[in-house]
Amino acid sequence: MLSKKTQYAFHALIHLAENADKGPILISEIAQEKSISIKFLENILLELKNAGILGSKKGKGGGYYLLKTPKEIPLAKIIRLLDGAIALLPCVSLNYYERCENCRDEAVCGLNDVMSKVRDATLKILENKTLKDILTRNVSIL
Amino acid sequence: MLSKKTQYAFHALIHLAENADKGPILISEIAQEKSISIKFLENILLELKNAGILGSKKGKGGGYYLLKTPKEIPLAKIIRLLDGAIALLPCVSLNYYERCENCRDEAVCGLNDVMSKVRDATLKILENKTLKDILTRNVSIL
DNA sequence: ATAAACTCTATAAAAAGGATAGACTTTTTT
DNA sequence: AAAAAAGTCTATCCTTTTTATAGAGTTTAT
Repeated sequence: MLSKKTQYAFHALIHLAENADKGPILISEIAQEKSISIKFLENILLELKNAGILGSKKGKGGGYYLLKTPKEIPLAKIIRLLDGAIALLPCVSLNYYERCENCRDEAVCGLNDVMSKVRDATLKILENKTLKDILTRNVSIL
Repeated sequence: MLSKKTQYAFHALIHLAENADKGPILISEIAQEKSISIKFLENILLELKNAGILGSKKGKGGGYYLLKTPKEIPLAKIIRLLDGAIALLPCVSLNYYERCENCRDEAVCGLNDVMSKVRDATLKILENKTLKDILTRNVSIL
């Protein structure tokens, strides 16, 4: 299950993308629109900024805005940034790998094998679907 | 990421399956073999017993044993039992569904759509692979 | 009767998740 | 230059979940 942090990040990014034409967006606007604690959202947007996904402008008329087009932001990237590993086990994680104690040889571990398949199937979707893909259907009904 | 509980459950079940011919297996044996705290493992085995996956025998000569053949135990069942939902979002979970606030209509939510696809891809593997499948490769090298 | 072994309830320590406060910095406007 | 608006950043706190432990109770074989 994705953490609240990641879920909130998705909602915030969707709002930013759908209002990209309006210049910098206030944290408070996103917080209100999506029912997220404003201070908690601050932390999340800051992480997204430090990762180079968002930019911010201080002072009056400031706020947050996307630094990339929605199409350039894969969902997997957001999840990894805020939640860490996408894989179900540390020993099959590509980005947060940890060796498995009690496992003589991961190459012949059946659990490792199955979980690698799950990881591949998941990543095939999450690395190819982008912020743009989770906007499409929303936008079409507006 | 799967919890330690689920990870330990897999290891314990593997041990039980690979030693099924030896009658009831002691908790302490599994704990030692797999480097798991004996008391923590107790809880896990009890949950598996209450779910009808394991049986136990008290008293001298007692221990735990599988009530089903490894082939009859899908990995998804173990995960759901100890970890809960397999899906990444509550609003796409089949067994632990929760409605999404802030979502006017889940049927047209792009996030819901993508996460449903991830769930389907994951379940396709985890509901068809069983305890037997994570033994195969282990056993073949013994 | 006794020792071996699982059962069960309670509790506690540690980690993660979620939320808040407040001082600080930057920018715009006047 | 000063004031106000707005975001930045660090520290702290509370709650929940996860992980782990303790110990008394019950069952069974011998």
